[in-house]
Formats: sequence, C-alpha cells, structure tokens
Amino acid sequence: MSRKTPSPKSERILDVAEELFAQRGYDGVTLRQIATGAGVDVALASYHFGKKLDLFNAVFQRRAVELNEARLNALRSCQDQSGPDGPDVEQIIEAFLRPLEIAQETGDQGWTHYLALIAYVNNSPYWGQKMMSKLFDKLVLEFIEALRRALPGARDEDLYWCYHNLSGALTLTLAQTGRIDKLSGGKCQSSDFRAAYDHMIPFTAAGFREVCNGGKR
Amino acid sequence: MSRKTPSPKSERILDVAEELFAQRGYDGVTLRQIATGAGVDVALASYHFGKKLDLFNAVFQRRAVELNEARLNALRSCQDQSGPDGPDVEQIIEAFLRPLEIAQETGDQGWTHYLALIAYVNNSPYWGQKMMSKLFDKLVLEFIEALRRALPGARDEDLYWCYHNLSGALTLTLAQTGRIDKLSGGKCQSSDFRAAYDHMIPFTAAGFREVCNGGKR
DNA sequence: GTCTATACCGTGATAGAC
DNA sequence: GTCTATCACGGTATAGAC
Repeated sequence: MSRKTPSPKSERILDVAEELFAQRGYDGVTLRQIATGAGVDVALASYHFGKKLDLFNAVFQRRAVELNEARLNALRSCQDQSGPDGPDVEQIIEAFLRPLEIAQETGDQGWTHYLALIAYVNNSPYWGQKMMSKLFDKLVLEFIEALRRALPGARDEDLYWCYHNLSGALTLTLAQTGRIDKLSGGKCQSSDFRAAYDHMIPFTAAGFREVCNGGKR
Repeated sequence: MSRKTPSPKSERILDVAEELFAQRGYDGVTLRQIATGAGVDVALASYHFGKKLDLFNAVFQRRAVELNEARLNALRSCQDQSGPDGPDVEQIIEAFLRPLEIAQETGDQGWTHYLALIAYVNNSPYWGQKMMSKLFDKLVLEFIEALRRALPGARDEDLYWCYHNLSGALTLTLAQTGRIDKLSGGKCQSSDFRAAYDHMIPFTAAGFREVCNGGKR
C-alpha cells in the first residue's frame, strides 16, 4: 500500500479514474480502460487500491479535504471581515462557491474532473446519500448555520430547502453537460464557471431572502 | 416489434427498466436484472426493443410526450388567464413545475422513476446534451420566451443562466437522493415534491427578478 | 516495494435454434 | 414468442520480474 508515498503511476491511475468516473459513472468504466489510460497494467490498480469500489472511494476522497479547507477558509475570512452581524447572504454564498474556481485558476484539469465527479455522486440516488454525507455534511452545516445568522427568524425547513436549491444549481454546473451551450445557441458555456457563479450568487441570494426573510434585504 | 400494440410483458419490461435505470444508471443495470424483475426471459427485451441502448431510449421517450403536453397546457392555461402583459414569473415557473407532481397525484410510481431517470440523464456529461435536447429543448425554449416577456429588458445570457439554475434545482429534486432528509435531520424529505416546489417557485422567481430585472417586481 | 503477465471464472449482450 | 448457446469482456487472484 503506497498511500503514504504515492508513486507516479498510482497518481496517474487516480487521475485517469477520476476523469473516466466523472464522465461515465462508476459502472460505465472498466479497470482495463483506466489502466490503459494510465499506461499501466490492469493489476496495478488492484495492487495499490484494492477492489474497484475502493479505487472509486480513493478518487472521491483524494481532493475532498483540500476542497473543504479552501471553502472553510473562505467562510472564516468573510466572517472575520464582517461586522458584528456577521456576513450577509451574498458573502456566504460567495465563500461557498468561489473556491470551486480553483480548477480554472490552477489550470489543473484534474480539479474539473473531480468537480464533475461530485456532481455525479451528489445527483445519484444510489451513491448520493452515502458518499456525500460522510465527506461534506460537516462543512455544509457550517454554511447553513452562517446563513441562519444572516437570515434571522428563518424556519429550519425553509433554510434546508433553499440550500437544496443552491446545491442543485451548483451540481448541474459542476456536471458540465454542455446543455446550456446548446440551449443558448452558444451564448453561455458550461465550462465558464466564472459566469455560472456570477449569476448563481445573486440568483440564490435573492431566493434565500425571498423564502427565508420575506424578501427583505 | 410491438411498439404499436404493446403487450403486457413489454410494458412490464419498460416499467422495470425505468426503475432500475433511474436508480443505477445505464451501465449499472443488466438486461438479466430487468428480465428477472419483469418476470420474463432475458431475450424478450431484445425481441421487443433491440439492443440495450434502444431499450434505454424507448424508456426515456415513453412518457416524454405526455409530460411535455401537460407542461405546455399549463403554460397555455396561465397565459390565457393572464392580462395583456402575460403571466408573471411565478405563474410561468408554476406551470413549468406543477405538472411534475403528476406522480403523486396519479399514485403511479412509474412516474416517480421516470422523473428520476430524467435527473440522471440531465446531469450526465455523457447522455445529457444528446438526449435532453432532442426531447425537451422545444418546450424549454417556449418557457424561456414566456419568461423573457415577463422580464422586459432581460439580457439573453442572464435568462439562460437563470434557467440553468432553475433546471439544476429541479434536477436534484427529481433525483430524490435522500440527502436533504439526512442533512435536515428528517425535517425535509426528498420524496415530498409538493414541499420542494412550494419552496422552489418563490426561490427561483426571486432569482430571475434579481438577475434579469434588477430585483424589481 | 513496485509492477507486469497471465489465468480464472462469472457475467454480459446477442444471435440463432426451436 | 421463447429458450439456449456463444463468445467477448468484466473484476480479481496469483506468480514472478525488476
């Protein structure tokens, strides 16, 4: 097990698996496709990661910690900069979304694939609940708490349903299906996360205010 | 080919395929599972529908026409009842979403599975663009046109990105992953479409207004 | 410790016999 | 319309090379 000192080949396996799982889902990818893509033998994936399911989990977990840290830092940072009332809804949602532009900024395509994989998992009735909760619930509940403070008097159910709407909009964005490209005749692009968040932040912030705060600013 | 006069068994095959594809995706389901679930021989699916991919398409198309008609009727109806300015944003989104409660109303579980299948397809980078566009773009563009009239002066890109956010929220709802159940400690339920739409309509309407109309009512 | 070659055996889709 | 045979491909275990 080389989890501690990852070899170049085991990293390549993770990279290829990440991309293929994101595109075709767990069952749509074979270990042989992954091995071929990584330029290694079929058995190497099993050697490093065990069963196919273990590889899938390894891929899903690999970038989760770093991502959660970036988002938590963004939340803390906007909390530190805000007054005694805490950050407002826009600032909180901004902190939730902007770190996801990491892919564009670093130029690391792996991040783009990883985010698409999150979309696959989050939208799946089979994987969704099991896998998302373990890695992301803690962070999400922190954001919901921050939102609760920004929306005094909000009912619990309203907060959760609003988060659900935000999460859905985000998930479809991360999936990068290319549908908006077609629908808009090329005016919008799935790959343009910046534009997506520029619209998603005011859109969802207004939604939260309307539902949780009677539309008051 | 019994597409014209569907036999009871071929309908059962479609029903089971619909449910399994929705849960596990195209690659996560075998023809044998479908046949077993339907209580028929493995080869009967091929006899009626051809290849596995053709069966998948048959399932996806089966309820699309009826669904589109219901949604178009809802749009026409709210357009007929509205004044010279046409229906407002809430009314249009209501017409877009409420027909999807058909599953609960008819008590036909098949509709629930079908909607989850739409979620799977719409969120998939692989299937998404190809399959959704053909069956749903015409209807979606009609709704976007109606929204444009309700939001005078809206920029094209803003309209499309707002629709994208609505579509994402809807998709995650249709997927029924059970995540909101866990996250909310049981206060909200994935299966409660009514509650989902009750929140989604004001949420997304406020978002459209904020982004496309500077928040004006 | 890292990696490759290969073999095993179950399962898949599909065609053809009935 | 049904049953069965085929054959390729899947995940995985093992043996041994470097």
